[in-house]
Amino acid sequence: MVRLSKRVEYGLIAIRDIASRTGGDLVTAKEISDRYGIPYDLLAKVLQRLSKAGLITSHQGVRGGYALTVDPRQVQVSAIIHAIEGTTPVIAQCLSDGPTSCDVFNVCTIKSPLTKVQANIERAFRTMTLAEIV
Amino acid sequence: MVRLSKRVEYGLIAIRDIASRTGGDLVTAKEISDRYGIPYDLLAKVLQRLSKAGLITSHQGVRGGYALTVDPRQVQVSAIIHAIEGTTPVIAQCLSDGPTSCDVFNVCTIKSPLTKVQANIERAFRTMTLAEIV
DNA sequence: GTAACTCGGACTCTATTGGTCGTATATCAA
DNA sequence: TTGATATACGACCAATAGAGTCCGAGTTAC
Repeated sequence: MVRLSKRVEYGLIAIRDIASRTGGDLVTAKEISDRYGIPYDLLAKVLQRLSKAGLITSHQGVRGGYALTVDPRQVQVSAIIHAIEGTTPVIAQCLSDGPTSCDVFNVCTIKSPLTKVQANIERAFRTMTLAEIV
Repeated sequence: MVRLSKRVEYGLIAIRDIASRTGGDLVTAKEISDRYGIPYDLLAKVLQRLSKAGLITSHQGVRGGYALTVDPRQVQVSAIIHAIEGTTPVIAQCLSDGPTSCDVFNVCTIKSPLTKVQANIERAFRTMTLAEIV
């Protein structure tokens, strides 16, 4: 299967919602959780990652919440995915770098063609900005 | 994560190998299994699906094996994936049709932008033919 | 008839993901 | 100062899917 994780789906929905607020007021995780029917705890964790990556800022305490810190036109969707997953998604194991990249696939013959598709997907996520999904 | 299954990886390697045989001689699952270090049983099952989809033909018995039945230039990679997985891969649950398509996502806001990326990926797999990966 | 193949279902094991829980910490307002 | 309301974060459980195995059955060439 080739599917984004729920975390990414939730994250995209959430950051889109945050970005859509015009005034500088904060949005709480609970608000977003209620509005879209997303499990609170899971969403909170996703928001923390987005915050850690600097895409949004968090404010603790009463009347706290999250706010966008960046220009939606400057934020690539790929950056959002990377912030949540920690890695850039690759469609085949043999395309990922690292020690377990191609263990059995030393005779892998499909690496080069798949690289094209991979580049295609990456470009799609990279050229799409947050502003476009609001 | 966004990753093709091992089945698809194995299937692409296998059908590429079968297609690369010039003469009309058959290739056995064991041969391919040995050559690329792919688990025999798993590979056999993948080949069965490719056979069922009509992309290759199977010949049972002694001196049996598999052979390509189609013109490599006419076979889209997307057709190979579909033959193996039974479905066309979609990057998000809300993009799939069927009963469980968008259960919680009746207020899903990212469907339309993701559709573009989805189309992009599909096009990449559809425009790439078996002939190009040989 | 037997060896060498494909066929196909059932099964286990393991990793990943989705989701939950509990607790700590920060902030504001009464 | 106290309590309500937030985020922060690690540990944990459950469901699912994926990878891989096993085994019996059917087919064909010799």
